Amino acid sequence: MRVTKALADSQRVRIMMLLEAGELCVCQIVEVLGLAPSTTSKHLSILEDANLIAGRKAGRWMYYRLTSGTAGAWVRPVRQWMQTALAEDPQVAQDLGKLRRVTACPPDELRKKQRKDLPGHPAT
Amino acid sequence: MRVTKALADSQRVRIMMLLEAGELCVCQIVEVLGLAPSTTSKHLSILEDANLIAGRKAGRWMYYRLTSGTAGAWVRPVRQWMQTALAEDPQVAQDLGKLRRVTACPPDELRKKQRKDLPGHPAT
DNA sequence: TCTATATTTCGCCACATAACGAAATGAAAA
DNA sequence: TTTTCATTTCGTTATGTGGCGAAATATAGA
Repeated sequence: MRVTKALADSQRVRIMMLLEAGELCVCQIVEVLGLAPSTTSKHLSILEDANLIAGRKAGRWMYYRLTSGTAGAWVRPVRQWMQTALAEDPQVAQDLGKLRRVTACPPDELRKKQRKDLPGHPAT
Repeated sequence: MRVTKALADSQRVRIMMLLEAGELCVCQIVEVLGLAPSTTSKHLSILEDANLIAGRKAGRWMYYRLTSGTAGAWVRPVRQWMQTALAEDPQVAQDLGKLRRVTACPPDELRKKQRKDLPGHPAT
């Protein structure tokens, strides 16, 4: 039930498909989804509670990946089924395209760009 | 997505597990779940829209079953995964027990009992 | 045809959940 | 130690969803 509930949201399905490409930092996922960091973090915690993904802290950055090994064994059929079901999904294809551009530079450079794009508080 | 959404509700999961035992009429499912007929019908339509189950009308009764053959082929891994995940679920076990008692008599007798149990409008 | 009845549709209410921004957290850098 | 900053937690709001009862639908029987 936790697993199906976790996968019953399109944003979380998008995250799962992104992570098929490999480990990603939160800021990279934020960039691709176009959601607020707080919202994205919540989604990640729900996927983690369902044991679909696992997090690893590295300095200031948090990296998430699909669960592997014995812990991820029973998730295998679910992933395989998602792959076939969403192979042609246009949203997924678009996300993967954006992901390539995002992963072209390391997380810290990505964050620089993100801060630049936002107006912030330039004239309080 | 429709499939995961359909399976993201515990009552619908219960229905799926019940139907593993074979085709069932709506009133039988109502009896086991203990939900209002209208609510149960809604759940069934959601499962049907997700192609997880299929309906067959027989006289006044509507029978539902798990999708089979080519239509149900891609649901196979999902069902198999549910079976292993919920093998020990106490709610599922209890439902199957109740189901045995419910299927002991045909639908029309079951409905008679159901009508008897409800107070109805005895003194309007 | 008219009645009884199994199921579905509709309208409503209560609760769950996704979204955001603001504030809190915690780890690196100064 | 103080500052910076990636991430998470919290509070709020808008929307989605499950539940019921009443009314509508459709079919069997009188």
